[in-house]
Amino acid sequence: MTPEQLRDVVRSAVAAAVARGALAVDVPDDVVVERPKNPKHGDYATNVALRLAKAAGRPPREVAELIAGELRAAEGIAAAEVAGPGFLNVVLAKDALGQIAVRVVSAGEAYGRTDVLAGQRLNLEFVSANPTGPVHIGGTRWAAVGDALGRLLTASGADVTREYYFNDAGAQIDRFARSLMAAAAGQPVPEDGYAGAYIDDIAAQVVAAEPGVRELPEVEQQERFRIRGVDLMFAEIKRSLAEFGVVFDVYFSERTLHETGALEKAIARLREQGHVFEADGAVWLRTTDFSDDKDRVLVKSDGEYTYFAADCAYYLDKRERGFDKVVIMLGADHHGYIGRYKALVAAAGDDPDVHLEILIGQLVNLVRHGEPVRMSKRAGTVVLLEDLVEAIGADAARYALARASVDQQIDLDLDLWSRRTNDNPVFYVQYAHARISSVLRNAAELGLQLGDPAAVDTGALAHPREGDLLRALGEFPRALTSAAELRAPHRVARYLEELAGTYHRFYDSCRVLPRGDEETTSLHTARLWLCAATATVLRNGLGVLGVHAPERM
RNA sequence: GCGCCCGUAGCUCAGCGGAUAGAGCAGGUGCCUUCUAAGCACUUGGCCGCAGGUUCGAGUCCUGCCGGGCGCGCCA
Repeated sequence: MTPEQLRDVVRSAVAAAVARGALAVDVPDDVVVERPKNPKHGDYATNVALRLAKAAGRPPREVAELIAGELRAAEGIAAAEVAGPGFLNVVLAKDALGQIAVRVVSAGEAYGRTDVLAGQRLNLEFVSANPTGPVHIGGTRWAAVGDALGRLLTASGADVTREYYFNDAGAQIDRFARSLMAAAAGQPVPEDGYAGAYIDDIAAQVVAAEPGVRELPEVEQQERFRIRGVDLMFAEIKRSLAEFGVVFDVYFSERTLHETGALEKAIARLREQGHVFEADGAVWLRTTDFSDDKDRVLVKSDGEYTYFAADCAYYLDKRERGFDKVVIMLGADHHGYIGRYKALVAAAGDDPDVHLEILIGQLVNLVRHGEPVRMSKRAGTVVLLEDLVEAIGADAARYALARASVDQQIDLDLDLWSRRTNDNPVFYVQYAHARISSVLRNAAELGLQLGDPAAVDTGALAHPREGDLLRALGEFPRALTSAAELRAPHRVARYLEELAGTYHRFYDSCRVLPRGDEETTSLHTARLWLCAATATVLRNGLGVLGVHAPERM
């Protein structure tokens, strides 16, 4: 019996008490069944009586006792005790608990998937680094977290589109194009330009592709360098992201907003809503009407559109494409955007609390040999996605970035994460999977098979460590749904670390395979199911994080 | 000055209002003739930054303060 099934049993017990007139309350549909920290408190505990006591007008313990009576009569429940202020501690029948293993293996890849977010169309925007340079460490955090969140939301039933917005218009791109041009001509980096080996590299590629480009008049030449340069840079970005295991459904170009007249349309719409005004030769959006701390310029006095104007058009475009909710992941250095973004959503007539969600992630610092790695664009010591992957590998990089809460700054210790020892969490988890794979290989060699799921002697799994492992496996779907709802992929990593530890402890005290000439018993087979189930959950969980589950290490 | 994030064991950090606050590392002591010791067991270690408040119950929610990080352009 999984916790979800138990929750239904508890709800039925409350309903039964109500039906026979013992309790006068509405049957709640959000019954909480949790795994108590203290093993003496049974397999599962519920606070349902504490919640209902007030409505029932009776002491919590009395309510709990009523429900306990109903529970004891239910199938699969070995004991139900009232404890503390009115908790209900439930012990499952051994075979009912053991059925979790069978359920997990049968569900396979689908175990953990739910439909809690079914029907939601979400647009998930992350990374969105401009094609003026390679993806740096901050963008890499979002690549890892955003991709994991995308997988998580999908696993919870949401219809997710992963989107990468790139700025291929405006001053930054002009600087990029001028930098390429200067590099091709062997001139120094222009003021506010981009420097670095990649600039020389791309410049050379542009010249190779268009041998006559340097003879063109300056304006035309810059245009050629811009077009080809952006293409090359963006191809490079896509390639490194793909190697990192991150692929987007949509790569959205800002330039297209300019070219299709979407900006004018967006401003017209905002004007219709009465939030646009002119001042000092510029066109403004009155975002202060929606509690932004200052109004924002849409069209500068020189006639150029601001980046914010494109944001408005882009938001409206997403909504027109049918998304219920626009989720944007930004670095902490952009948290100042929240106010104006919410205001634009409100100004467009939408509800910022419903249609918009901005996730802010704190910055990443790297530590090597106990010293912070200083990063400076000017000094060329920016750490890139590729550098990180080269230093610690894609699996460790993704895991390290995804296992921390986004609210927490990360001091990523390169020495720790490149170590192949147990203080490196990703190895701890992966090792558990490799270890199980080895057991399963050995089982196959012995001719030991899982066999008929209906014939598994799940009642044989009576060892405390087996119970611990079964309960941990039963938690997986809830670990995923809560992580999805809280937009917190790091919870999946933490869950996996706990599961891995629980397995290692089980492995240490429960021999799985028969030794030597020992005969195969139903306990061996039941434990083999438990191993297969654990491997399934580790694979599914690591899959959510985009990290490999190796069969050998 | 205003806004956002953080403050939990020596270190790095978990902790969706629940019972005696956890993990890994670091320190100490043990466990491999048979399934991966990249593992396991035991052990040391806490004013959950401080002060109030909300309630059956606060590390968790609210207010104020202290300390650290980041941000407050007709830049992108």
